[in-house]
Amino acid sequence: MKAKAKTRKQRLQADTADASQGEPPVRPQEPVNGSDCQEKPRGSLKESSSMATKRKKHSTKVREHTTTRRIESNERERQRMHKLNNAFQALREVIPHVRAEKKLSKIETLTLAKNYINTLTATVLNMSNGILPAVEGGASASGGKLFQHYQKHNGDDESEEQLQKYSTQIHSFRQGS
DNA sequence: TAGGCCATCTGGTCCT
DNA sequence: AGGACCAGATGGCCTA
Repeated sequence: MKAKAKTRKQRLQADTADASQGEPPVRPQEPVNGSDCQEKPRGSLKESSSMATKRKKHSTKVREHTTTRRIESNERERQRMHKLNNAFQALREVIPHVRAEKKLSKIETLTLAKNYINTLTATVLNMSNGILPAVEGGASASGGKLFQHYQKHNGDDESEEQLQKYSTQIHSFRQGS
């Protein structure tokens, strides 16, 4: 990941360099959208030079604006993905799994989490015999609702199966690796 | 070397 | 108009 980080840094530097120099730029990643590469002199022969200059200035401004927006948008997207990754990391930390020294992939994290939740739900229901104490707010039926929901999605006899599934899964993940 | 996983960029779409 | 979200494309790193 070092090299990766370096690459990212380089890109960022390129970005900020672009931003800091008022100079528009020879951008590393060129065409933000196809539209700005064609600067066709579609004016008529009669167009005055002042009009042409105006048009040029205007299109340059538009291009700068588009580029700026792209860079900002990229930055926001990066931040968004970082947040997403933080959430994945937080999730990894609460899911028990074997070979904790090796990071779970995203797909593994999601799959394990899903089965872990199913297993916990099954366990809770087994322990309480389908009757849960009222949660705050006086929803005395909440345990029953949970039970019904679980039955609806997993069936009655599947709690054992869930547990089995989860435990085999946490062992199978990374087993060979 | 191929395949898996990941980070980033990008354009499109939807929402405010 | 601008931001959030999403999915596809691309390229780099790592491992079997």
